[in-house]
Amino acid sequence: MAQALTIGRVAEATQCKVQTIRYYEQIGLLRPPERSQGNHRVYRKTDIDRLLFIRHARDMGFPLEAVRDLLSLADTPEASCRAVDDIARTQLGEVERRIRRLTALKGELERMIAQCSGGTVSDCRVIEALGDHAHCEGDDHLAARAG
Amino acid sequence: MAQALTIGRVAEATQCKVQTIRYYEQIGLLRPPERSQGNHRVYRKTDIDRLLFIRHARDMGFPLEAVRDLLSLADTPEASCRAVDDIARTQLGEVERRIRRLTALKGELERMIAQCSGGTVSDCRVIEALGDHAHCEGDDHLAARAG
DNA sequence: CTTGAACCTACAGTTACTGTAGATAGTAGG
DNA sequence: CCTACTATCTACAGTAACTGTAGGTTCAAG
Repeated sequence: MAQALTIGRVAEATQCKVQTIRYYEQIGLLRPPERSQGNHRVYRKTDIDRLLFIRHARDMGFPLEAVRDLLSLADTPEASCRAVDDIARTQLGEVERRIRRLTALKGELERMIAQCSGGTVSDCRVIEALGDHAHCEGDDHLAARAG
Repeated sequence: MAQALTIGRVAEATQCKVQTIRYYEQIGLLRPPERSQGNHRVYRKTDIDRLLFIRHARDMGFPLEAVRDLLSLADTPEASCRAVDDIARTQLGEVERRIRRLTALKGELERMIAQCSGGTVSDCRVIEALGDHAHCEGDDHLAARAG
């Protein structure tokens, strides 16, 4: 890799959009890089490494605030690993919660589709199911509404 | 159920926030209800049924645009059920995609957590894994980045 | 009547990007 | 050098689906 890259080249190298890179700088996840005489951003390897860390954490589903915390911890090698562990466990719990929710939804959708008569809307089991409040109120999915 | 309800009572009855009800009216999913002399919204059973349909569809994960389409179809009983079926199948596909993505993430998080040494950040496998680009580039999860 | 709750509209915030407009900088080819 | 095109800049707004807040009006109970 070359010693210094413009933002577009960094975007290519990291598969992260130019606008997103600027966004991360704006919200403080990335430090402002050096600038050329023409005011173009000039990224060094450490900048790019940091961006890749961010992207990797985002890909793992960590919300930006958690990424911020992880970066802070990564910048503090003598800090306890416990905080990192906590963040990761919180995220794992969230992922498991989402999987459960989606799996239940999958089952419902499959049932609705299997019952679809292929005729007209007036006979439609999907529409009927969506409009069926007795069923709806008997389920716990309303009460368990997720974000 | 009483013949007519104010928005707050509808919100209670449907577990849908007042602001969200107003939002749905603003974006055209709900029709503007009658108004009292004091300009308060007055909801009838048909209004509430429509809101419950919307909530149910949202709970199933249908995006608002799809909910709009489903409502339109529900208002057209002689229309073909095929369109409804298509919407539901699209949503099912999306749910399956998300489950697959989350399940892969779960596995990764579990591996990272299992390797956490419980010492300091400098020995931390979570931080190391997030900063590990050789590993990162060898995986397909970067390429398969979801929204 | 008073007081507090419910309701109203208008506008902005949330999360994580993403796009657009108008202007400047950089580069390659003639 | 000139031209043309691409890349980059900042500022601001849009996206999806809500959600909150402010300031004002209406309603209901004591």
